[in-house]
Amino acid sequence: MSDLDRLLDELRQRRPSTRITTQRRLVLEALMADPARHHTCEDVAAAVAQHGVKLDQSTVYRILQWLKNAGVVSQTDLGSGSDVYALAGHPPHHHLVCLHCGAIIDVDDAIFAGLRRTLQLAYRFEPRIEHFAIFGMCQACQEHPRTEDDTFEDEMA
Amino acid sequence: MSDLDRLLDELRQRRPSTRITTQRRLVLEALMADPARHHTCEDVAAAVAQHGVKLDQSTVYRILQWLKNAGVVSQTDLGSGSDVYALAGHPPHHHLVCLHCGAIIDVDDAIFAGLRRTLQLAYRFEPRIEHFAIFGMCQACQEHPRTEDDTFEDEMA
DNA sequence: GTTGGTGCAAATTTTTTGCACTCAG
DNA sequence: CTGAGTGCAAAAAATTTGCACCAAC
Repeated sequence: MSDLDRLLDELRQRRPSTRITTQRRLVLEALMADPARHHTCEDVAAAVAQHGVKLDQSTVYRILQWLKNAGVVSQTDLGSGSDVYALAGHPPHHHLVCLHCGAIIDVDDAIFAGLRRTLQLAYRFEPRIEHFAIFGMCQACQEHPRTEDDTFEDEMA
Repeated sequence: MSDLDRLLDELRQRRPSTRITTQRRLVLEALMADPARHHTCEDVAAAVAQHGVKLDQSTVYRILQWLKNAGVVSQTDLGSGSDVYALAGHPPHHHLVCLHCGAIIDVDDAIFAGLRRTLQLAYRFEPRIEHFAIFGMCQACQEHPRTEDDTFEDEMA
């Protein structure tokens, strides 16, 4: 039994009324085909289309939402306009996004260990830090300063 | 000289071509009238309107963007649909947002001290953690579990 | 055969943009 | 005066929704 089928099985068991449709299987397949990538809704639709099946965008959104609620994928705003979805990895990974040049730097989940513990102990809050984006300024841009209001986002316009 | 004028003066000095318009003054006034609140763009427009002046939404957006780039206000997505803006406090404050009940819990900036240091030392990245939202599950919702996909956002629909 | 899921098209919502005009410096 | 900033209206972009139909169980 494949990873895909195992996962689908588990999702069924959690909620017996859940139906495993071709569409859901295809979306999961597309995500698992490139587990490390950030997929936009459009990406997923395109990947599935390459298999000869066209899914409606709304269907993709609905499936991604379902997977997110089930904890299978994470949804993150990296400042690119559309949210990105990624298979919830173990351990999770996160990103630093430079507000000036737009660089995206990968960071290890370990940096959140302390924060997670603090929130659990001091606030009894169970954070869902599965795929975070922290905005700021990267080393290169700190060394080549530009004006404060000359930001990455401004340039994209 | 008022706080408002002092701030406007500083903004002028940083970039001499900056013009201090009535609109900019009014927006800042509205923000400073309630420094602890989260203001949506709409809120700001409404507050200004109470002073008898009607600003276009696009103007408000442009001014808030300007203030954000200048580091005067922070922009945060608390999951409510529209972004909220707040005067950048010293020290900043942050929020825990419960994915189930929507509760918003205030947290002290101290919880980010370790993370900030790690990013600066290990990644030479200067994070802009001025007004963060961390999503997860609050204590009450942990104790009264509901199904996984029965989330706050679903209910808002 | 139920009813959960999908496709389609239209709506919604928030934010952005082009352009002529105005006013701060 | 001169260009930064504004108002207006229209566009843009991403996501959501209503509803008729389809297919998983």
